[in-house]
Amino acid sequence: MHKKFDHKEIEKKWQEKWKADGLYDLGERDETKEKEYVLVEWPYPSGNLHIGHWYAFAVPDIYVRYQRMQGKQVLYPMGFDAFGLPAENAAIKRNLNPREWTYSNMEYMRSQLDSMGNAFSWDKTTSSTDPEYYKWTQWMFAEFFKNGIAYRGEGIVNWCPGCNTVIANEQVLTDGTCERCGSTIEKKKMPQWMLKITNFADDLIDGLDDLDWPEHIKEAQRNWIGRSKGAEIDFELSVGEKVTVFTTRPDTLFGATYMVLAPEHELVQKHKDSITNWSEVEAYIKTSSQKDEQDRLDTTKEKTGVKLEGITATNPANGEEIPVYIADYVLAGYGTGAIMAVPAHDERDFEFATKFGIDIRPVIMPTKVGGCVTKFAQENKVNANSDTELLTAVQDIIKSSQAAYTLKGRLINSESFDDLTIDEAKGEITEKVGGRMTSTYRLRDWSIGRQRYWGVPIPIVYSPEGEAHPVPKEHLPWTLPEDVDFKPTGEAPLAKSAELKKRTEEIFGEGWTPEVETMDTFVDSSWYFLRYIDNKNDSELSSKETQKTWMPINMYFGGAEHTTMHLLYSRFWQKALHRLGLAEHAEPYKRRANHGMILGPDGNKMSKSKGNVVDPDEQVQNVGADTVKLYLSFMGPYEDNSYPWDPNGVVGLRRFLERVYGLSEHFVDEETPETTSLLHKTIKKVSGDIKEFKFNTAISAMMVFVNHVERTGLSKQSYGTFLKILAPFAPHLTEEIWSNYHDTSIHTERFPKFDEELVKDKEVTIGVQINGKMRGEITLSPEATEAEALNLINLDAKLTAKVNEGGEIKKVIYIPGRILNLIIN
RNA sequence: GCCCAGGUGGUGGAAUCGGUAGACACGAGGGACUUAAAAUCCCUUGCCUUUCAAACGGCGUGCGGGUUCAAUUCCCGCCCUGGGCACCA
Repeated sequence: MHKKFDHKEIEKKWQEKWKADGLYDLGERDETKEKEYVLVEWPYPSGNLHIGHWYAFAVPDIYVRYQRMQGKQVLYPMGFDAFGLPAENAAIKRNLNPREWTYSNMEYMRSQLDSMGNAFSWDKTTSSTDPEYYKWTQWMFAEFFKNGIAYRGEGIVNWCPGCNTVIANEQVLTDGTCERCGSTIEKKKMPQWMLKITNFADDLIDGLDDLDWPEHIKEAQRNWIGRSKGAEIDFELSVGEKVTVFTTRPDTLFGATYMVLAPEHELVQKHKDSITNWSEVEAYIKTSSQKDEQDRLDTTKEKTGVKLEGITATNPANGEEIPVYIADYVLAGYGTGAIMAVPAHDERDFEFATKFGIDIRPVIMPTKVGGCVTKFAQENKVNANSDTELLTAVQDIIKSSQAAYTLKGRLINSESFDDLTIDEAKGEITEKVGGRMTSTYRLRDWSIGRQRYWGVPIPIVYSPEGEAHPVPKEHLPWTLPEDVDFKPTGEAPLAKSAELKKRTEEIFGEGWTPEVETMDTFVDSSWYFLRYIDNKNDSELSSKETQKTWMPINMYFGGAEHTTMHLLYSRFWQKALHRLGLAEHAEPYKRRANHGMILGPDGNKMSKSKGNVVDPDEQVQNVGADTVKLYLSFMGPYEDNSYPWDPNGVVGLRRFLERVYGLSEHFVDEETPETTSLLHKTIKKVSGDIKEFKFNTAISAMMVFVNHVERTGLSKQSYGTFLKILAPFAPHLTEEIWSNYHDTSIHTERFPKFDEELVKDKEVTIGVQINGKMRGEITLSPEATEAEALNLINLDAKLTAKVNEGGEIKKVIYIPGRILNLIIN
């Protein structure tokens, strides 16, 4: 029987009570309890809570409440990542100050967050825009600067020649033009503040080994860092200059028949007087600057390039003179921005050499039939009757330069190195030509300077001689000036602040000037978890003692879109702090789960233009916070997948809660043993599923229990136990029912334990197969013997008939408690 | 293009140390209650053939192969969808 309840009244009542009692505030450390730090990615205060926020914060709250009910002291903090571009855009549009817009958004969102009824530790909140927060962001930057982790370098940016300014990727349209003025965007090298994340590349790879993260996230990070081992080798140019190339295949050096520089390589501009076809070269450089990297690396697109007439290089292995090209498949930012090209053994070089008619010289040859030869033969559609024939056919293809051979073999055409394996040759050839074995990474240093207003000012001032100095600690926070017109003009907004200029001169002296760039907001979110734990500390960013207590984070929930950027940046930040002795731990997050997103009812990403946006406030008004939370948890497993919102689906969960509410009408003095057993099975299933974030099957198990007891009845005591396992999922309603029988909060109760004996099945029904096809079923003890099982077949007329039809039983496969398969004939 | 993930009824999903595919929920159909509707309760519901109905049988987890007594699950080759690709956060 359903029993209606007034969710508005119930939810309001308990939210107020919990707040008044400070039920979820963390308070002082309680040493008698184990600590648990559960973190969710802090939101950007866009002004309105999205259903995605509910998914991100209300569903992990189940896990949080479960941990509390295990008797742990749980920290579940919430704050705001409040700097960023949208505030500036909104401010320009509405003619407001970004600060007003941001702070009113935060206030409104706080009230919306309260409506979730989550167990947030609000006494530990912080915001990236709080001067007491960014004071420490600046202080760490200054420390990084002093220790060489932050430096002034060259970064590649989107330059809009129309607006005369740097623009964000987001503002570049798909056709490569500026969303504001329509000009074609160019890639441009500019001086930038950078962080030396590449110095930590090996640590970032190695650190993954000890983390309890899903393997696919680790794999994505490893690939993002992209370590390749190889060698740097110097080539002499005819203009009297050395070029260093990076190669993973120094063993193929004798086959290098040309070299390629990235169009942006500094030596191209430097020696333009020696290049006789300069106008052609210059035009090519311009075209490349308008392509994005994905285009340049697209292996399906035809390779382009231009020969540098008038310049040649010398192959250091054999002294041969080889041509030099520029081509945009070589990137300035990767390796050394220059490659030696070995068309016989590299797909891209092969394609390029074929197009430009450059020599292709094989230097690696397979000598016996194995995986490599077979694979190459398959790819090149070689058929042969014997191994010898196959090998000869493959060798002929390589000798006649019909395809690039990128696999294993032994060296040929390489003078004294002939006959070495490629692994032996790598070191020996590198040594002979004076090269160095090294690693290079796909990962690039992190460019953090932004020509924007609404961010953390980079705490650097320049002496009259132009030397950069960090702003000393006593002048932090180095506040964001207010007297700034932040409308885009092409100049960094802070450059227009008279106050900032005056402040700098007053403190440092005449002629001193301030840095006018602000920081990338990824910086703000790289350390917020350290501030939460010690959010009122005014002498340190986060004390070592507090870190010892609360770090590392036990569980970090967040979006899949953060896998390679935020998650890697913050790991880097932690490692940098650790190296400087400011962080206790080398890794911030012990365990991680990625969640997907909630799509519109039409299966598309929610967006205003598609009109498929689900408003959580409206849903909460209609069915209540508990129902919305339950529905979001019921849609599917929490990790990885995205789900469309089904407006009908939500009512099923509301019905479930009403049935739970009405269960008191089914009380019996003595419940059946089956009911008790089912309750214990449910406890087991729910606790196991919560730990693995399978909230959907946990809820389904509770539904099965409710369906059962509506028929059989249950004891008052079992009802209480059931309410406790439901409490993390539906905190308001369970508290309401609980309060009818108790004076204390259900949320201070311990999560029920199950009795192993009561969970065991005495009988199971298993399938019976004949020749692997399902033909019936038998019910027996999970410990029954094969003879007992076969006896049951004899007692079953239908199955016996089927068996006799086939003749003699040849083989019996019996897995107790699982399957019986009879093989006949 | 590259990296990561996913593809199961009308829908969301369940079942993976290989062992009865479709738990649970939505929707749909039928019935009860009602003057009526809503709400609630009961029954049916993967598809196909046959049938008054069922039984029996066949097919079925994106596509094509393979391994196995047995494959949604393992292996190989494809197709499609989603996320990320460094200045959105």
